[in-house]
Amino acid sequence: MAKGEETRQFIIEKAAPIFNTKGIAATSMSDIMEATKLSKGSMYVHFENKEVLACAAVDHNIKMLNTKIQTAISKYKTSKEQLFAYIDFFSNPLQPPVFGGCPLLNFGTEADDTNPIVKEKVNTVIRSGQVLLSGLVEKGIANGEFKTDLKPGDFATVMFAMLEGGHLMSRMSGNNDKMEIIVKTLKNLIDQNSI
Amino acid sequence: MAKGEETRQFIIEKAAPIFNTKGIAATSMSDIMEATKLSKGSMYVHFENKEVLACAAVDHNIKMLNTKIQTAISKYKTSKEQLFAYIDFFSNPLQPPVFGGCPLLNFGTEADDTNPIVKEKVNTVIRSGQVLLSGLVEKGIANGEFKTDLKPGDFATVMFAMLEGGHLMSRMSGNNDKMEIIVKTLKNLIDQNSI
DNA sequence: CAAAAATATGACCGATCAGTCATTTTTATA
DNA sequence: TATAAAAATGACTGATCGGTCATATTTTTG
Repeated sequence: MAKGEETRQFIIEKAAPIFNTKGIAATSMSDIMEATKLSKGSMYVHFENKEVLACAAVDHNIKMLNTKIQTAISKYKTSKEQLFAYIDFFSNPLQPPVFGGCPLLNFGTEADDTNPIVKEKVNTVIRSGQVLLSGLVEKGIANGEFKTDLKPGDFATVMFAMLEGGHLMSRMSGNNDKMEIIVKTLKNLIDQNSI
Repeated sequence: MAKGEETRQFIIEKAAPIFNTKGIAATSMSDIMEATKLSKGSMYVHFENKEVLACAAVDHNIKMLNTKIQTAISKYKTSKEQLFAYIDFFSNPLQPPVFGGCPLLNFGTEADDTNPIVKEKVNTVIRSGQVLLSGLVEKGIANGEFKTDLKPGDFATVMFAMLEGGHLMSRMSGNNDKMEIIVKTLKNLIDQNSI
């Protein structure tokens, strides 16, 4: 990797958790300068402006999340095990897989009325999450793991919504009680639809 | 109402939707000045600083939400009808009851790592929402409307999480498909637990 | 209705913001 | 290793930020 690209990646990695915790609007270039110990001019060698850097940071947070999910899921083979792994992956919002909490929730709510580009990024990732989950259910039905009346698309939506909602609830309360209820309920639901 | 208090309320009402859409950090006092057509000095007659105004705006958004929920629910008497009314109330995130979308989601995610006061406000409202919902389920069980094995606390948590998660999903996609699945699923769940 | 108190105004302040650029330093190349 | 290209620096700019305050206006009160 060329020196320039190395620095660029370095900046993104330092910036990503800051944007994810403070939000895009509340994060200043000075914050990133302090975190990277780089000068302002250097930042603008690698990023045209703050918006470009913020987008790169959003992408990085999302990529981190996706990579870790894939790793967690790929350890298992049956659909049920993989769904359980997915649930477990999100089961502790107070020690989230990505620093600062779920980037979909964080960037999604901030971008909603203000940043269509980031909003579309979040939307795309949600959709791909839906594809992943409904795919797992479909596979499980084809496998004979799940009952045929389990609707893949509906289940994927409900599961995703429950995990995001539970994430918010547990982050706000500062304890994991609500998320544990969500996890238990989701696993029960899967068990009840297993053969 | 004294003139001062009248102006204070006027400012809050104008500021609330702006804070709920742009976020606290991204909203400037100039934004509020423009919306109210008041001078900067006048703002600071009624609010010590931006933080105080932001908190008042958060409170106002939340109060609006609670009042409207109460109105929606109070039209019905049975627990099932009231739960359905609650669900319907949140069923269209694209035309949300409070301008800018759910203030719990908006302010909660922004405040999470940055503003403990607002975070605690959000947490309190979530808790009161849980009390309301689990109370409705308890009443329904006592009434004989619902089966006795429906757990009020668990159901309240799951229902709340699903609605918040569905809210996010529909806001991001720009259409109501996901929320409709959530609504359908929740109502089915209630029907299945009805006697 | 006159005096006092409350409210409204907008110019002004220092701090900080995103972004620029001439210059220096480092890296890549031939 | 000499030269060119890329990268890093930090002082600087203009705009905007939150917040102040002397002054003017409006409202309340006696």
